[in-house]
Amino acid sequence: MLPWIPLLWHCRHMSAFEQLSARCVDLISRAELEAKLKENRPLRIKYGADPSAPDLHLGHVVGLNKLREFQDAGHTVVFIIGSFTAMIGDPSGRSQTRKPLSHDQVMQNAETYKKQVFRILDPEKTEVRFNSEWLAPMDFSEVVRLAANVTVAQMLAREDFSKRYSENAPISLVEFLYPLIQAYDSVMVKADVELGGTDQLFNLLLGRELQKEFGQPPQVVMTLPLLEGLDGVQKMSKSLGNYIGVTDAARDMFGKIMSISDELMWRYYSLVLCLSDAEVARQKELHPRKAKDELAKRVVARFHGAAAAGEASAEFARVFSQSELPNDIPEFAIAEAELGIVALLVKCQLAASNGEAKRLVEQGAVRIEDQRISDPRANVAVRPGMVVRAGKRGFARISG
RNA sequence: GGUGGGAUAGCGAAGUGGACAAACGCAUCAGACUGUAAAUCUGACGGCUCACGCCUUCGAAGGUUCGAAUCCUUCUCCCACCA
Repeated sequence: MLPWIPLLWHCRHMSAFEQLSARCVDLISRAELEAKLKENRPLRIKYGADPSAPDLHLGHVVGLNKLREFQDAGHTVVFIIGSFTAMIGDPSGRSQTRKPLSHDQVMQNAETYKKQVFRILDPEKTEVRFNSEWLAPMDFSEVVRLAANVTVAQMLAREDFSKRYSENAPISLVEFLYPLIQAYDSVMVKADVELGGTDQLFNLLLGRELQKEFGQPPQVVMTLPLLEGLDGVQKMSKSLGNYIGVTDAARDMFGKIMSISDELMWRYYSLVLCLSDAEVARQKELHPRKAKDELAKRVVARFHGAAAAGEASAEFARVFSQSELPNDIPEFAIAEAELGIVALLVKCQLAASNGEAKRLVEQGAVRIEDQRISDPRANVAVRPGMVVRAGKRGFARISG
């Protein structure tokens, strides 16, 4: 594991409050947070994680960064793993990927999760809790009593619900229960602050309501922007496949960052690297290519170290700017001495079918030893060490 | 329990007897250009075949028809509304 690189570059002349509230979208309420900070005790900062998709991506990093800032200011992060909810599954129509997980799977995912989370959080100041700890033993009457705290009208206040309701789209009863469960978690861990994405605002607020019902001081709610994924439009998520995972190989991570739009890179500077607006403005003065290279290097450095970041940058420049060969190319043994180009592409796994291979050839994407092949009927003499390229990213070498 | 609606390629969504391997959009891939795997423009986008062409696909199974994504029957799943 790599040592944490503290986010010191922007906190020198700020008050604790200013620093901790930076970049957030909603803060409910400002006065409450200020008051809590003045109490001069470690606050309990709650953050909920869904263990059904254990791979952390840069979208999660936005929240984790903020949590780390709280830790650096002396506060405790209560990291809740939604083990109970994950074992039930999510019935909301769209995400069919969320199937109920077994206990073993959840525990396994949780371990993976923790390992990744501690690349950013300080383990010393983190309390990891599983919500099945208090949810599993509840009997049905307790559940009913819990549900009695909330009305349907309150639930329909959530935009997502009211929208679907008015459109006659399905809303599962269980979906009403999830915010309630999350809110109850806040009660159980006595959260002072809960952090989440802007899409969590309703759920986080419900935590306040429920805490009041249970005679606790309501948690401060803080929401952070949702980071857009590779497509630049939708929020980064695993199921949309537009994510950059924190465990992605340095080269992939670098490449993915280079592929985001110029527009989006400032968001990444701000949300992933926590640069202040002034610092982002300074980056904007650079040539966009340079600015993006620097962004990619800094992000990769954070997860793989500076050396790997430098290498990734150099490799990217070599392969895509100079269009030279990458360092390691997958090798394939070919028995035939001569082979049709289409068959060769398929054998080297550069094309999934003959049709695709033919298309690539016809579109001028295929080169052998820098010789473009544009006739799909061409035969190729197979020599060991020969490099076959398909497009900008497809490489294969014939093994000797 | 009743009524109505729906299931189409990776996703969204047209198509209501033939010209449907199936419009369009998104995603993807390629090319040009570049500053880069940005942006923009162009093209491709089920499988097999050099090709004429052939084969598989519109929830499932049967049927009608020269011909079915389209019509009929049964079934499975989903949704809404009224109780």
